[in-house]
Amino acid sequence: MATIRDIARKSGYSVTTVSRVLNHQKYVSPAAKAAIEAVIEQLDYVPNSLARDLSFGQNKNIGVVLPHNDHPYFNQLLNGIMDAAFSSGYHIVLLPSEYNQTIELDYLEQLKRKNFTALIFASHGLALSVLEDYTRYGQIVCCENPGQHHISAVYSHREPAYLAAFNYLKIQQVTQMGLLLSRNSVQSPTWVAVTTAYQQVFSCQPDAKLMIGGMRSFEDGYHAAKHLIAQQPTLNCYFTNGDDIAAGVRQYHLDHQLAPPLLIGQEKQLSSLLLKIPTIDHHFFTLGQKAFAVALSNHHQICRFESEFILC
Amino acid sequence: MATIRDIARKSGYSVTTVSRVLNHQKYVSPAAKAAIEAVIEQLDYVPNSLARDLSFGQNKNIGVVLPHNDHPYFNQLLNGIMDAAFSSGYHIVLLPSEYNQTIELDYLEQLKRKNFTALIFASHGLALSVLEDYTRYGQIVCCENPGQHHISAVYSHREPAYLAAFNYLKIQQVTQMGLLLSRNSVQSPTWVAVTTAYQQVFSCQPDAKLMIGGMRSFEDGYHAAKHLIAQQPTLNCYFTNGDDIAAGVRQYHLDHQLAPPLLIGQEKQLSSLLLKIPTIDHHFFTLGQKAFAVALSNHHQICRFESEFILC
DNA sequence: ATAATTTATGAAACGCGTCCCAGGTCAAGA
DNA sequence: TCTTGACCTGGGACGCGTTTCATAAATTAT
Repeated sequence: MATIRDIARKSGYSVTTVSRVLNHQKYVSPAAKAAIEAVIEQLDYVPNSLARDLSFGQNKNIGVVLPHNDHPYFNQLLNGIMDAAFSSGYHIVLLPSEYNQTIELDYLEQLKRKNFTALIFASHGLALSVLEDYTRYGQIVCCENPGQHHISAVYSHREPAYLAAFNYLKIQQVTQMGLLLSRNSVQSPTWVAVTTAYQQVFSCQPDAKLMIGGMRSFEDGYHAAKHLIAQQPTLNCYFTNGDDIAAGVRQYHLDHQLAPPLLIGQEKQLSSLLLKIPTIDHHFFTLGQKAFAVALSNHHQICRFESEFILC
Repeated sequence: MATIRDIARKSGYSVTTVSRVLNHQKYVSPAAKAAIEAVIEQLDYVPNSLARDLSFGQNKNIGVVLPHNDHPYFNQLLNGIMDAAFSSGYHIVLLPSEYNQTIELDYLEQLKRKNFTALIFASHGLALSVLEDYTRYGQIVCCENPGQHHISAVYSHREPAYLAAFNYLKIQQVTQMGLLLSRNSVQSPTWVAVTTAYQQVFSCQPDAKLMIGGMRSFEDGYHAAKHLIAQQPTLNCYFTNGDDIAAGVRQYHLDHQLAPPLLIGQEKQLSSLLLKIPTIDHHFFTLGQKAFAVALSNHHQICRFESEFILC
């Protein structure tokens, strides 16, 4: 494997001049350029990225920390990020965390080791204050409201859409509903936003017995409906954290000759289109695009998008 | 940012000894180890990955070349790869290509530049002979039958499942069907496998007028049905390259009061479950896991999986 | 007691580009 | 004629771990 010094020796020019040719810099005579390029061609030389990265002090990798990849939220976000990264010269590195704090912390340590130029945090197992600590080692973009923390952020403003959805249900005379959310933690931003909106519309706390976390898939929705119906046979309305979850609920009702339930989905997936389930679009693709742009910029910025309630 | 030399100076030991401590090597006295670790702690030192990679001659990144990420094929494959890569110490780098040969070639060049340790090719815009040329720069795993080419491969054997699906349709007295495939090229492996199986079952070539390529989504299926029905109003059977595409076809029939069509989907997605569409499972998750394992091993190997026709 | 190992430790080279700075040429402006 | 400045080229330090090789002390084997 030829090195830049081989090219220099064989062409009769110095390493510096070869480097100038490689980087298309000024101050190289046409003769030198031609001679050097000929040798490069002849020796089939390409510069070593590892050496270049060390010299430059950083590589061109942007890490994306996300719990997993089988949820439309992450998928759409990732597609947006990839779209923005395409032909930027930067690479997207997938960093699954399963919400495991130790693993997420390890990714932050890798930022410190210069394994990445920047990190996009779509997961949030860690406290924001921890992320904040690591911003000195590289740009960190989180995908939720950073509050008082000095972290760049790109996130969707969910509350108005949640209010619109609950108001829609209120008009339908709904008195009780299942809440099928994805995160398990009561402190998670989603959980807080949902219960706050619920309280605002219905003037009371949602029934804790009808709230279930950890929902992700069609199957999860199906089982959740089964579980809830067992203890509340008249239940006929569900607010869910994803269209597929809602589809699962509907399927359970269908399979057991129950009246079609009133559903609210999220993510604007195919299933909401197929089954005419009202949904909430959080514009994750656009969010991902923006997240990448912020990751590359090296100043602090916060960008909020508005979620949208869609009554198809 | 402290370097290993800072640690050496401050601890009174040599760079070599510090390196030994960092890499948990033998031949370090307990005293030296303790002293050095104390200084490392004190200066908040972590080794620089870029320097380490240069010294080692390679990094720990595995590139995954795929056309895009919004198709279940790639999604499931990617999830399998990520699953296998998890806690392996290696990182998965997403390399979208849009089937663009120039871009794919660029990724191969990056392998040469040591930007990746290995590449998994889930896209196939390039000829296999080109991939073969680059295997000398690192392991390359392709996700299709490599034929005579000396390239490691992990792929699904689709023919038997296709035969089963066509036989199923034949028993249903089907005489004409739309073929909605995803690749545009007539030479693509999928296209060849489908037409071969068709011919074997029906003893004739599929009607070229009823074949459409470039199918990917629900919307694509919907529009394809519209297009085909316009020129063949009695058409009532479709073999598709994805459950969502089949779902789109079904929706078109529903919307226009046409008899429910006979459908074959692929990928075992949610829509096939919801709409009871017979599907073909190519076990992409397992495939992805294996692809990663092969990417890490540095000897040539070929691994074939059997696709499965599922009549739900 | 002597030879053969094993253990400890460090100087310096290596991997391979990038870049600062110094030195020299040549033409346009004062 | 003298300055000034753009143009061209190269030596060598730098970024930062890893690793080879040499040296010396401490054990173990013979």
